[in-house]
Amino acid sequence: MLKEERQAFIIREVNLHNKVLSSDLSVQLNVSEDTIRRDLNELAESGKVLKVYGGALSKSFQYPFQDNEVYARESKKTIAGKAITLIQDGMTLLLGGGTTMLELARMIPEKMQCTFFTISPLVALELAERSNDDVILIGGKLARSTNITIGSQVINQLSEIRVDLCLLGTNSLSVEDGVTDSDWEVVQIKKAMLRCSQKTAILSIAEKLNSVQKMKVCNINAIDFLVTDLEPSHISLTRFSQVVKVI
Amino acid sequence: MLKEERQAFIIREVNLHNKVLSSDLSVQLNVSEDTIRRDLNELAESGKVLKVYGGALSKSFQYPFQDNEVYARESKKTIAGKAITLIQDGMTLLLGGGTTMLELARMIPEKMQCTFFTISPLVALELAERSNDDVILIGGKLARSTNITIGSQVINQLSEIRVDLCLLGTNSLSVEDGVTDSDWEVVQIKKAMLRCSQKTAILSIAEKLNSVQKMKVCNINAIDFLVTDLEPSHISLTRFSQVVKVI
DNA sequence: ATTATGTTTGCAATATTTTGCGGTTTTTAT
DNA sequence: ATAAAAACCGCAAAATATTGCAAACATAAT
Repeated sequence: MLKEERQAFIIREVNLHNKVLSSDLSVQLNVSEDTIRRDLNELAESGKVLKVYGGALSKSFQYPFQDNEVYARESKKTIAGKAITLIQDGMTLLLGGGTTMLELARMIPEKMQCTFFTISPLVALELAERSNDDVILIGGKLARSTNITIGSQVINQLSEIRVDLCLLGTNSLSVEDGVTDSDWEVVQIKKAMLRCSQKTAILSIAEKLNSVQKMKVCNINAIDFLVTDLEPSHISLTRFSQVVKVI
Repeated sequence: MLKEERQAFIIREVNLHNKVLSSDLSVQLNVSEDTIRRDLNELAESGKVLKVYGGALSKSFQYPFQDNEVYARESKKTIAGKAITLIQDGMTLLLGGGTTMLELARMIPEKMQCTFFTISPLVALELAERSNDDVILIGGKLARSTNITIGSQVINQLSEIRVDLCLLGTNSLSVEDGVTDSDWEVVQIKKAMLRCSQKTAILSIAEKLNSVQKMKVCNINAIDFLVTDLEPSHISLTRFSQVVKVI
């Protein structure tokens, strides 16, 4: 049997069954596992399959990261980079949704050993792609506009967990009115997220500071960390610095 | 025998079997392997065949799918189109994961009024994009390989719902062994999905029919509909037709 | 018929590719 | 932590390719 035949068979098998074990292929094709591994390496090299420990996965199952432009992406990356310093090995985390959180998920180091809870399918997929730790997606009704799960199921599930740190994006933040939002459902979720977290960090681009929306999530002093794209010493953060640790 | 004759024979052979071995041709044509190799080189030079180590392949032999493409996407679209006819306004549905289900989600008409449950974040996002109905994502641990939620939380949540129809992709299906899969966790999820569904449809490209994997989900007669990319009257479906409604 | 010329073929020597194996390291699971 | 599974590395054997060369062959012109 020609090498190309064998590799074609492997590709078919992978795409048909989503995953293959080197040991199975070795038996089916009657060659050594080394040969299979070499094949898988070649196929992975040329992007035909995704090699994993013990075998390979179909690429079509992997989450396709689309790169549509994001507003103020660089600022958000800065924020994400800072927020990651709050994360340590062994922690249990709860992540919200939004583009900033997505950037953060993309920046999580492979080596990090954490348990991630999140209400955002996109964040969950991104995390799962990168780390091999537990990623638990909290299910519920999917909010069309924000792509996060909402509703009483989410509240229920949140009430049953306890995490070390909650990372939350926000729409508006001010010293006087704290964290505010415009969507009643989202407010309920955020309140529940705060309730189950030991510590909370708010991630927000500087533009959103000092804006206020109709519904209130919490006071500013319920927040432990504020992560923005500005230097902590920046003039526009001085008033926040008095009530919350600014990073 | 003339060189031209010989090469014509080789081309016929290649097109017939999609591959040839130099050693075989050498015997069949009663010339040395060197001559065969020279022939193959010439034919490859003029683009008639694809030369590889040990022989040659038909030019039409390429890997079973293009880069960055989903394997057998057209077949999957066909299946999705048929499966949609099973869906009616007002129904409550439970969808699995996989590329076929993703195609289906993309084809759901805007005006369809249904409630969708799903264990696949990608399917959920796609559904939420298209319909204004309720899309409920069942949360749990995210399985890295398949991008569906798994684990006891999922089972628990599934035990609390009751849907009209469950649409399930599958890895393997045969009359004798029913629906089988290679992943223990996935099998548990599928079983739970079947339990909470009035009716069940299996979506599978014809290639997967009559293949068997190590773990069993259910017997074939636990299935109500089988949706493939073939005509229901197709010869390879006759045995299935006797136990399940084939679409 | 013979010679000259160019092509084709087989052979031998030499490279290259592929494959399996033993030993070691890394990863995973317990 | 520890043991098992899998991956990696280098090596050697086998299979296949390549190259140069000479013999065989065909063809056409003398």
